[in-house]
Amino acid sequence: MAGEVRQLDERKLAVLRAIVQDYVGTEEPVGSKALVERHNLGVSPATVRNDMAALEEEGYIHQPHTSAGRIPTDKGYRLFVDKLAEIKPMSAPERRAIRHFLDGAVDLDDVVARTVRLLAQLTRQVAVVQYPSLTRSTVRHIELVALAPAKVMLVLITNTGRVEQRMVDCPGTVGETVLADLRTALNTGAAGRRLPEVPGVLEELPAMFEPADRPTVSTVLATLFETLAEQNEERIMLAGTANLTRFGHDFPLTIQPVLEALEEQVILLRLLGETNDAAMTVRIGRENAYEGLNSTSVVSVGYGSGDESVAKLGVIGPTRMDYPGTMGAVRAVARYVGQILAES
Amino acid sequence: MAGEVRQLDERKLAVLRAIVQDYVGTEEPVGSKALVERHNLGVSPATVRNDMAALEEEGYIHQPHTSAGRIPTDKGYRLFVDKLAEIKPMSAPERRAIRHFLDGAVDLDDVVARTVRLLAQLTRQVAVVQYPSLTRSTVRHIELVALAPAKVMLVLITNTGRVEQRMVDCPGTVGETVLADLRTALNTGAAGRRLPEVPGVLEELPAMFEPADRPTVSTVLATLFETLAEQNEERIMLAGTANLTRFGHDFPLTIQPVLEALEEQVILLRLLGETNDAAMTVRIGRENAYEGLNSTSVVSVGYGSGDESVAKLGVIGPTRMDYPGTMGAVRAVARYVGQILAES
DNA sequence: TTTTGGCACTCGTGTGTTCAGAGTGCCAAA
DNA sequence: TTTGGCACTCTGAACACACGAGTGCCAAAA
Repeated sequence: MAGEVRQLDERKLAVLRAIVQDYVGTEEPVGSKALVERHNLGVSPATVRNDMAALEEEGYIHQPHTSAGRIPTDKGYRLFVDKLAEIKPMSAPERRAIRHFLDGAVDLDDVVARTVRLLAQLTRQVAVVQYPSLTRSTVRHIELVALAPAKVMLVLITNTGRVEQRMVDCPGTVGETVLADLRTALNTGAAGRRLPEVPGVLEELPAMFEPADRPTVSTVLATLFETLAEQNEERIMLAGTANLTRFGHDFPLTIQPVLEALEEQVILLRLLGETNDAAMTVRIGRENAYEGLNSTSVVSVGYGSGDESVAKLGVIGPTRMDYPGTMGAVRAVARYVGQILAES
Repeated sequence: MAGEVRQLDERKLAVLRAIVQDYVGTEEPVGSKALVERHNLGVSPATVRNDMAALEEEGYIHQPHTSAGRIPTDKGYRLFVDKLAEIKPMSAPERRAIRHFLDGAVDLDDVVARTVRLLAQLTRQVAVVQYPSLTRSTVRHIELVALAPAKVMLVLITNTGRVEQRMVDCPGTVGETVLADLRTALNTGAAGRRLPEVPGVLEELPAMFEPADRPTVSTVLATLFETLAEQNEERIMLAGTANLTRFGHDFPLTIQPVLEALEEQVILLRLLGETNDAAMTVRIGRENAYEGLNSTSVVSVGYGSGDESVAKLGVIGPTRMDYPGTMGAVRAVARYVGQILAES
């Protein structure tokens, strides 16, 4: 079907573009007369009305009620984003401000915290930043510390400097020699490996210990594997929820499911998970799988040091948002965070 | 002045109590007639009206407009909380549910995460939990791990299960024996001590090593002390923001500053900081220093393993909240978290 | 075939009015 | 000190109504 846009000539597209722009600005249904006044379309309101009728026929816009102006539908925004708008580049001062703000960060936590705040401020919407993924990082060291006769603390250190610790309750008293052997074995086997590879490598480990010690070894291993797996279950940082108050008139109804979604890291992760690594992804309204976000749009993109993306970030706002500006901000921030990560 | 309550006899207090209870339930100004119907006060509406006039005179209640019912003022709630209400104990099933929910936690992060969610659910309000503070906890173990010839990772484990790690760049290559000696010395000296005491105890440590090793020892010590001192690492976890949507009619106006406050960890920390360690603290409306929270109340209390409090937790909700219930939930949760921490 | 002006029509919004009901304050009697 | 009665106040819901923005359609112009 080459016909997606078959009935829409250049001018109808211009009308749709104008409608989107006006509606995003005013938050009110836009009529034919206002449209020709604010944009110099060079035609009369009547002509615009005809075009609008066609656009409505095709499902790009709709009327809240007879005798009201038009509002873009999700499909209309989609066409706008895909064909009618260009990502708006940040101005030089803006770029400088971004750079300056992010440069002050002292560690990874700080980078993420600053990024998410910055993004929320720039877009005046809710910002979401995923911590850099650790699937690609490697094991630097595994440490075991006896805290009590049958209690061991497991510490996992990755090459990115991240440390994860877990308490392990062992089935019986753990001897110091066993612990030392196990520590050595773990490090010999796992050090330098990527996290997901480790379970495969250490699978046979219990068999190499005395039968009496095997339960302990297995327990520790199980906890280690769990910890490794949890690295995939990434963390997320959030900012700008107060911007939700600018959402609209039918306020509590819209905002509640959104707030609920924002509290569920799982939902946010799934949301970002749908992001196409390379390109910027825009999910508009009902395109979002989670129905609480059916009247919001999500603009997200991967970021990372070098050319491979290690995590994702994005913005959540009303479908009625300034797409070019938001996309510009998201892209710029992602780019700079990537640079910062590459430098450190 | 013994006269705070001088003009208020027993019945007037009962009327105030009834007003608070009804208003919290219905969210609507409560009138004299409804009051005698719902509570068996044994007097006529006219009498209640007289009492109400007195209560209003004293500033405990007020009328939104003539010919409307009464609403408690902050001062009214204060009196209610201080003199008229008892903390409502959790029911046995509730206690069991709390216990069960918290028992599933696997590590400190999980304990905090579960606690905050639980509290939000129980009170149907916004819950805030501060991570166990480093200042009051004690050292359980200090671990040193050689990562590279001149690079050591320092891991500090506290009795509350919190783990802090730092990279240490040493002035020269660090021998394994020195590291082992240092590890032993550190643990011997510091284990079981409160964090702020540790620097005093270990001050003389470098002198006990070979002159050649002293720079290394000093560097490690410096990093350790830094870590100990960094108590501004006070983190906070939040849940239940979606409950804000049940706030009231004049919605966006009230909710926005609250959302803003919730995003500022500094504000939240200050808020919890005002909590009286031992007893439960209730800040009502304008009693809150931060003016964005002027129409909310904060119920908070310290929690910890044993009898000393290591951190604080609480709930933020509208001044028109169920104080006895909320206080009961907060107290119960704090108690159980304390137990969990003591056990682990 | 497309554009345009004209025109009748629709419908939401804002304004003004009315009305019932809840609640009060005050007063005189119990 | 309490109570019943009464006049008064004020909100909020219901209703009517006019305004105006906006539409769809049609016939004429380009």
